[in-house]
Amino acid sequence: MDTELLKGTLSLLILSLLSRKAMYGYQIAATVHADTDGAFQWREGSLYPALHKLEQAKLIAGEWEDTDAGRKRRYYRLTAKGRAALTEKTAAWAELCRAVNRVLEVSNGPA
Amino acid sequence: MDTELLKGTLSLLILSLLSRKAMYGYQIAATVHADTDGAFQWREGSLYPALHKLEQAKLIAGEWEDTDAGRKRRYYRLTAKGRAALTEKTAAWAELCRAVNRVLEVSNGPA
DNA sequence: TCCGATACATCGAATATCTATGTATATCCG
DNA sequence: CGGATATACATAGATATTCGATGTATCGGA
Repeated sequence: MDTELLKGTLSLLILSLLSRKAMYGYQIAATVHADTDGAFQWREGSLYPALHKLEQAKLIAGEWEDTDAGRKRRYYRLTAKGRAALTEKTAAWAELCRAVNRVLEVSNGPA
Repeated sequence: MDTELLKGTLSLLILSLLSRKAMYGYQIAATVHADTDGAFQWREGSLYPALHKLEQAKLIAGEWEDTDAGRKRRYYRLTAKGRAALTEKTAAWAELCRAVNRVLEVSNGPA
């Protein structure tokens, strides 16, 4: 799939996933992969920097947690600011879809 | 509007617009701006390099034409290869929309 | 006559994502 | 018991796209 189109959807989807419940990085990647039947295959090199950036912007908040197995996980939850950003980004996404689809439809001949 | 989301849609929309008829750069920008009620506002600095890149990839073919006013325009038309790319990119776009919307819907609670 | 619209172009900057690589532990299988 | 795989995080460098600024030139209207 044309990876260029994916740009910008990463932060939107992370925020959306975290609106369900607090999750850690690896879990986020697995969830989006499952939810979209593999349409999204985020690499760690994309995901973790994105999480750090969202945390720096205070849209999400992370907290270390020890599992019983001694492995550390960093759980992220959505902040109030993040929830607002999610609303905004969702609206922008909807508008983008409408705009693009309008152009494609006009090109294909008005229904 | 969050400009990050726009990435990758530029070439898709250019190809789509040119599938209607041959157009020149300025006209492409004006058309997409009108068709989307201003949702897309491409700068010349984005559009012209994109056109050059598509031409280099032989997805579109350009030809200089003189207007009666002495101004030169470069008309671009879709090549066969470009038409194939358009089909491909349109499918990728549809899949992206489906995938993103699926995640958003699951987050908002299954209808 | 001057300004804005038309019409093209290029360069550098900003930004996001990918690839590759690294660390460490737990678990499964032979 | 040893090795491969999955879990779980992280960073650094490369790549690519788009934006902003700037430049050239012509034409029409105020």
